[in-house]
Amino acid sequence: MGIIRITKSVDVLLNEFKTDSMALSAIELVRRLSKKLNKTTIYRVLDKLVDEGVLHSFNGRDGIKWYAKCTGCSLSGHTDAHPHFQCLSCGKMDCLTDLITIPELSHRKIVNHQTLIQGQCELCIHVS
Amino acid sequence: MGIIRITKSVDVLLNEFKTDSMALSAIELVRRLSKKLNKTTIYRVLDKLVDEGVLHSFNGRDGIKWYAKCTGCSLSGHTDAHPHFQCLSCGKMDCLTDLITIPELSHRKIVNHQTLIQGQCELCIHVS
DNA sequence: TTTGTTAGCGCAACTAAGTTGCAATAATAA
DNA sequence: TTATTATTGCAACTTAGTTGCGCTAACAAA
Repeated sequence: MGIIRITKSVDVLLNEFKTDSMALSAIELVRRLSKKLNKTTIYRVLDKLVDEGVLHSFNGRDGIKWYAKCTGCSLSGHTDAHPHFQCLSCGKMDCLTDLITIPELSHRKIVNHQTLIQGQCELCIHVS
Repeated sequence: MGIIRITKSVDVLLNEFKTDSMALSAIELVRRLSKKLNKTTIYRVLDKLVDEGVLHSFNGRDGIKWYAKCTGCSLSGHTDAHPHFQCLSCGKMDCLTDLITIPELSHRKIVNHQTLIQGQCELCIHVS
């Protein structure tokens, strides 16, 4: 489908991703924007932004949906070859620039892969 | 906690993992065993088997919980360093023996990581 | 600028995975 | 055999995400 009309909703959502490059969960966005946008709208616009190649999405532990700005993605497909890192103390989720090397699998065709690393972020290491 | 009593439920559930080494989702187990065991019991026993180091669990896309027999796990902790492979055609989920190499992250402490690879399994490649 | 078309929105109701509280049951110890 | 209490089943709940539908507001065309 893609984005046909530039609406307030698209604008509000994109604005949340403007500040920095860390990932945001759908839940967090619903919470933050509950005064401005309906839950349904948020999910729908996020999906569209993924289709458009503006955001990429991935699943955290427990299957919660996360979204982050794309850097190397396009309409034709997302290059989600980079792992994501979540801090177990503060909950922050980051895209890592390092690439994960997936072993060649004999007799299997790889279509996509995703890696989630959990631990302590720089800030939270120093606090503890 | 761990397993204190050897009950019918534990027996029934372990039996499902006896046949082969592929992973099973909680949902699939609830479906298969609905006549024999209550949904709540299934989730509770699975949790315990994970605590015991008998099974390890991980999340599929959409956050669905999957369980598989442990080979190198212990009570003290699961070595979930192996990736899981899910066939997009037949839905089968396998533990891979290959290990994933996670890059050293400066200023971050890694506690755990999980990798899910999706694609076509050997059988489904030949069918298509 | 006005008007018609229809993509996009909000609302309410739903779905599905997993959890919780509690009373009844059954493994195990005494 | 009996008492203790871990475990089970049930029903009700929670939470993330989805669906259907009528209304609203972008945008195109006049």
